[in-house]
Amino acid sequence: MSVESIDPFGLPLTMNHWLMKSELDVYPYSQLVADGWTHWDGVRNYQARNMMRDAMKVGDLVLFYHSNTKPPHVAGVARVTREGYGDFTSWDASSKYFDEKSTADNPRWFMVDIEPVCELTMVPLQDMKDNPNLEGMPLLQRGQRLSVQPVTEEQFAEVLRMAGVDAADL
DNA sequence: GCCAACGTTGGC
DNA sequence: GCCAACGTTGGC
Repeated sequence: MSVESIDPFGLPLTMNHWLMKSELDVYPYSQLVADGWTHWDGVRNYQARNMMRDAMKVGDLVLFYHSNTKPPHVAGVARVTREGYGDFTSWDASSKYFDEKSTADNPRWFMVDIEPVCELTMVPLQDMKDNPNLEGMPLLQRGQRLSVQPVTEEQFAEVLRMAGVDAADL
């Protein structure tokens, strides 16, 4: 989930890896590529919010997962380009994500910005379940529904390996 | 379409 | 603070 590395100035950096779910027919990876970047609005779950607000950092890498499709699968890699900030759809009365308790001054909900890094050959959910190297990955836990999840660096690299990509080449 | 697994809501 | 009812997620 978190690996220490050293930046060119000798300071310790923390690099995190994540998985974000998107329904294929709502916002596919190809749309992220077409848009160039997007804000990840509409998350209304406190655990997911806390990760976006507190833990996701610029440069963090994200597995982009397509849910509600057959088969469900990881479709690409994205990168965080802006850290947690108030989700403006939460104080937009015309938005379906409107929450009267959230304001620009005191947001209840947060989002991050992401950009595409590389599309992957589809990595199906079942293949990940069948891979013993991914044991313990949150996505594979029974009943796990969080739309934003942490992933260890090892799990991240393994999923890329399954798609024929070396994480070190990103 | 089914249903398990949760999270949220609201009465008490 | 408990817990039943309800809504949502998301694989199957």
